[in-house]
Amino acid sequence: MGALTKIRKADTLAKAPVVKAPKAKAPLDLPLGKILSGDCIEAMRSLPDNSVDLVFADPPYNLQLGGDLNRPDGSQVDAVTDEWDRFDSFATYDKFTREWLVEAKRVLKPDGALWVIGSYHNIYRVGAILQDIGFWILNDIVWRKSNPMPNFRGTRFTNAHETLLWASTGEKARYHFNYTAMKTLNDELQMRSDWVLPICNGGERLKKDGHKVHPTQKPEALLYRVLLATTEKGDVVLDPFFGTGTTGAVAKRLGRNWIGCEREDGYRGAALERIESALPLDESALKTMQSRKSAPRVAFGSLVEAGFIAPGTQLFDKKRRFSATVRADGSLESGTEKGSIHGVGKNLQGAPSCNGWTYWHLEHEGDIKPLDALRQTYLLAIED
Amino acid sequence: MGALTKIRKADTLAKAPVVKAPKAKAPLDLPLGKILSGDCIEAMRSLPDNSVDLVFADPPYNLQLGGDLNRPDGSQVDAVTDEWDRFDSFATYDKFTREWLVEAKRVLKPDGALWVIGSYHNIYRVGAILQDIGFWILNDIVWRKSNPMPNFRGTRFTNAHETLLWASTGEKARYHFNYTAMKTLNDELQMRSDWVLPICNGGERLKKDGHKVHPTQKPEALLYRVLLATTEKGDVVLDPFFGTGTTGAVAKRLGRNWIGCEREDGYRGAALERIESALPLDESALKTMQSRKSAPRVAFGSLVEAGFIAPGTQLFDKKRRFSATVRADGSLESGTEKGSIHGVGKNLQGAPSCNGWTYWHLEHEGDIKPLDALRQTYLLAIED
DNA sequence: GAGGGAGTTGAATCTGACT
DNA sequence: GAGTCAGATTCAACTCCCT
Repeated sequence: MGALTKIRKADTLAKAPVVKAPKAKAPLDLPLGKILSGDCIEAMRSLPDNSVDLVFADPPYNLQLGGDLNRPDGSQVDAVTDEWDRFDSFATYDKFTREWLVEAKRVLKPDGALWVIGSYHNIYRVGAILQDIGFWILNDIVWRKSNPMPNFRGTRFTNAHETLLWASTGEKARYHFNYTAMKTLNDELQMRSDWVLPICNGGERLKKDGHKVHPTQKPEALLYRVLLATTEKGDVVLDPFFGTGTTGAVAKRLGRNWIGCEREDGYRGAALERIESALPLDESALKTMQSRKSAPRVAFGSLVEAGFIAPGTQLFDKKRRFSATVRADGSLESGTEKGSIHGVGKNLQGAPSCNGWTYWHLEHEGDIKPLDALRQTYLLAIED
Repeated sequence: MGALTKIRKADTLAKAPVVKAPKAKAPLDLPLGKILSGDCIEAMRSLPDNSVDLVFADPPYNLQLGGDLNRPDGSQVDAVTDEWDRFDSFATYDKFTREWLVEAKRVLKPDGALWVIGSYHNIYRVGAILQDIGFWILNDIVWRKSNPMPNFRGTRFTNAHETLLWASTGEKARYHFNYTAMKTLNDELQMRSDWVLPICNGGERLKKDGHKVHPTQKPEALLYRVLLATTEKGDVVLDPFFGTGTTGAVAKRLGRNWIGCEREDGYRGAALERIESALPLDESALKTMQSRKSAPRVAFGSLVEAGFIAPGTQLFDKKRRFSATVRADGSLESGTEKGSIHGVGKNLQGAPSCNGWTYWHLEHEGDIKPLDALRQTYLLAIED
């Protein structure tokens, strides 16, 4: 019920009288609701100056992948190897980036704004270049994926997020931010710069003959939040890398106008079909918009890291049959047993399982208390 | 029982002789445990090439704060507001960034690594420049603050995170990642690229006369994770923007060597005092879960040779789809397939690769167990 | 129909020791 | 330095099939 309330309220806000002076109407010759074909830089050159309210761009990431990657079970990862993601060098990628960003700045109204999404492969180049051009970064937003692909080789941290940049057309430029709508969407707390959203799969993912139509389709929830936060009803949104049209579909649902650019015929066709069937906002599957808020999972290691419990501390069970020493990485050591608080408790007892949080205790000023008490203290400390 | 096996093994491995060649000792003339005064670029120039294992840098963030920035000639950058000068300011910041990054790359050992922390004001410039210099980004890490400062004016999203870049010295360069320690620290799940940690306050925050000593003191938990993940005991960690010495304090606790650079006398004094009172962890608490990768290799043939498995023994996969016979030289035979435990498993399945230790099983007193269990027994037997 | 188990999949810069 | 090959490595969410 919370979700429904939230969305209704956001809807109301979108319709509320706008405080600022009414905007100039979009020129009649803008190709609203059209996907321009060909190279996006050329296509954007066909648009007049100062004509769009928002640019949302999901450019190629320049992944620079090496050989094949197999999962531990032997299956192969379906990598992004499309021709459109291949660039000779950083210099080539930078030139391309600068050109489309310059066009984006030209077509944007002075009070318009830019969004770009990327990963560590490209976002630092994009960010530096847009600053060079004169865009003014308002926030960087982290999309924390609730279900990212793991790091199958155990060589790095799981790459569990992507980054969005939100920028105005200049340091002194005005821009639009629907503060109240965002606060409402976030249970009456200010919307933060980190957004937890699932990746796009399930029924939302476009498929043809069992295969995904586009390798990098973005979730509608992401665009929903972007458009709700930084556009008004009737605004014109331009997406230079339209792909399968997530931007267009969400724009239609939210009553925004859209223009797309897309080179690939296949993507254009899929996008038009998809947007055709998108329903303007009311009852359409809004529940997918909300990220589930669940109790934050706490790793025992976090408590060690945060200094709530020192490496070297002795733990024991309630009856003091066993004891164990905390190590630097949050593992326990007890005789020859080493491992997590749960695993060591389990093995020492010869039990099928063990909840280390309630099994292990520590002595504190003469008192004996379970680890779980410490976890509660930690949760209170990190609470927002 | 699986867990037990694994833990026993890790224990064994931790005690086993290290396979790789021991690292070169740090040159005797390195100023370990010292804070170099003056400009960090000059200070770094006094250090020899290829001498440190890790650089952790928390450079000045704010481009507008001229006071924090000096031109290479020592003159101070004025605070600037208009557009033309802003470009000048970016250029100056870029030059400064490039200079300290070039020095960092020079002093790093080839298998060393760099960490930089920043916000959207500077991190895109830092990221692009370090890529230009040849550093290879391994991950970007988002420090998700559990208690950020709200956006008081309601004009943007709450700026609730900072970004860290982790980079090796080049695309092909080797680097160190304590995968297993990170996984242990995160309750047996891979550590992700988004880290939820509180900001530095409470007793940890250095104060003098009721005022914070340093405006941007980083939490020790952040450095704890960085150092545990990417350094070994005894490694040399250089922090060119030492501030109040969080890096030094955590390095000392974790048994790493440190070198700092810091211009401000006040910070240097506070840092030295703080590090003096930091307590190193004792030997046993410092130990962490060892990755299997550093295990001494065992040839399957050794097990046959030592009588742990008899030639003629039948092996089969878990689903009993395939079986194979052990031959006297430690090879397997299955129909026309002959070869190593890995090769035969691979070819029978038509898989790209196969770990024979976990793929092949044998029957033992009614139980079915993988070859890997036998390997553990063997490892225990040959110990000492 | 509900629930369980097996199988599949997602923007991935994904090995290293030895010959 | 290139080639060879042992062998280490995955999480959440969805789909499909079977009780």
